[in-house]
Amino acid sequence: MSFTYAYARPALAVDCAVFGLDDDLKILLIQRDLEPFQGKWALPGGFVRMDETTEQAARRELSEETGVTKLYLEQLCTFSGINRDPRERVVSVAYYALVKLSDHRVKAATDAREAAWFSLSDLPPLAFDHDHIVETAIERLREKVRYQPIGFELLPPKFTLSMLQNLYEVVLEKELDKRNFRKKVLAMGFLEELDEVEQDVAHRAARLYRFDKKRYQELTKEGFHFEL
Amino acid sequence: MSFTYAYARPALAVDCAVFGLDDDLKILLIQRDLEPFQGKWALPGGFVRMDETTEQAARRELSEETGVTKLYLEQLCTFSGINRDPRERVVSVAYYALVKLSDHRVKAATDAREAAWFSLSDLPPLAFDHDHIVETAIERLREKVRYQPIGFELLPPKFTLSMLQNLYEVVLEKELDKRNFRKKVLAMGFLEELDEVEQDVAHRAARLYRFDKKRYQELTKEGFHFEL
DNA sequence: CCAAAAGTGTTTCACGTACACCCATGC
DNA sequence: GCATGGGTGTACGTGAAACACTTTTGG
Repeated sequence: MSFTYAYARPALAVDCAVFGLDDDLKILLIQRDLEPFQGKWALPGGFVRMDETTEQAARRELSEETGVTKLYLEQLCTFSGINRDPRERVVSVAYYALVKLSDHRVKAATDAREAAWFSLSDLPPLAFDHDHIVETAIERLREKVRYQPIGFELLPPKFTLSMLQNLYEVVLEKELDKRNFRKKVLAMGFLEELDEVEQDVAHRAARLYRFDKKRYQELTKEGFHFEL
Repeated sequence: MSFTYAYARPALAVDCAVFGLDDDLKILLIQRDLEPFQGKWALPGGFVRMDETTEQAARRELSEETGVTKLYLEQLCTFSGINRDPRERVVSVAYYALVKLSDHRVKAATDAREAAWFSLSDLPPLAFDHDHIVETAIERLREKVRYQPIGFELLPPKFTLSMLQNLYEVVLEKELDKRNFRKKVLAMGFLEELDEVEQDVAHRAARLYRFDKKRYQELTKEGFHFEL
């Protein structure tokens, strides 16, 4: 079966920059099993089908290639460089995603295709223009994390304030003052203090908190503006 | 001539939301001369050719359809709804653009195709999902104008502080205090005070200023962060 | 001389920032 | 008892916000 059109069309693909947090910031890559760039690491992605939106395609490819399903997904940018794919013209809609690494540590490693988490500070050379996509995704993450509470998508549902602070320090590449940080995020009023502390630590256990999304949305309606 | 592929491909288009300022915020629309939506107003745009990037396509279509050439152009979002075009599947990369209306007032009106500026508060119903694209573009403009000095793209090269203030009031839909506004923008240090005043006004003429882009870039390198 | 917009300073309050010590726990 | 991170308060300075009158110009 084949498809014929009156004018030439680029192929349409999606690529996903999936971030996870685990001491430092990590990104999910797959090893290509086909030419071009066979054996090289690349962003998970693939071609868009005729019965799905690009976002649906991104979710499907992520699920197929890496087993990652529950995630925060947002469109990043469309890359349309004429020779970005050596085979033929491929335009790619890039997405960036945030996942709770705790949910996905195992899956990614046991999938048929080789998928693995890489520290951003230690990336292998990537296929296609994926270095460029990753760079754009990091920039976007850094901007967005400052004025939208998306950082919580990288943490487990219950977290300590130190984990939260560490997240911002890693993403923003900047040390923060502990007292001021706690004062500020608690004053925002959408962190629910739980009656639990972390387990199995070799020092005083820290209190756990939860991000109260409903409360955040209420506050936003009342004119509150998140910023860190 | 025709083109055949092993898998079906959506057509790839671009659409542009071009903003101009003139008392209130305006957007540039063209009247469609072909089906579907013949006679309806729509965003300027068209199909992407195989030898051009989506940005190049956007600039080409704008030039062809509206005569607008010098502009600030940035990718907005890609719209991939399955039935957004009734003929067949078309994925569209949307751009938003800012122009100095003074440069383009005439051109748009005299072009062969009907092109015209519409107040955002008084838009006709638009073809395709263009209402949705316009909404997204406005949201983006409102966010971006607050932390990037892109507002100057809407003003003539020489402008008064009142014009600048009016711009922000219109875009942010919020009144600003004159003294505080002036104090703040002048303190930023990238407005060059000219030895000129505006002409032909029926009251005291205001001093003209210019946006010193080089100075802005220097300040940015030194860690300065624009915000209004 | 009147209408219309330009231009100009001060006070107040909130928030960001800097900073150091004691506490609880596991080993 | 010691090492490790958890948890807490205050003082200071900067910057945002509120606010009203005089000046200039053209008609």
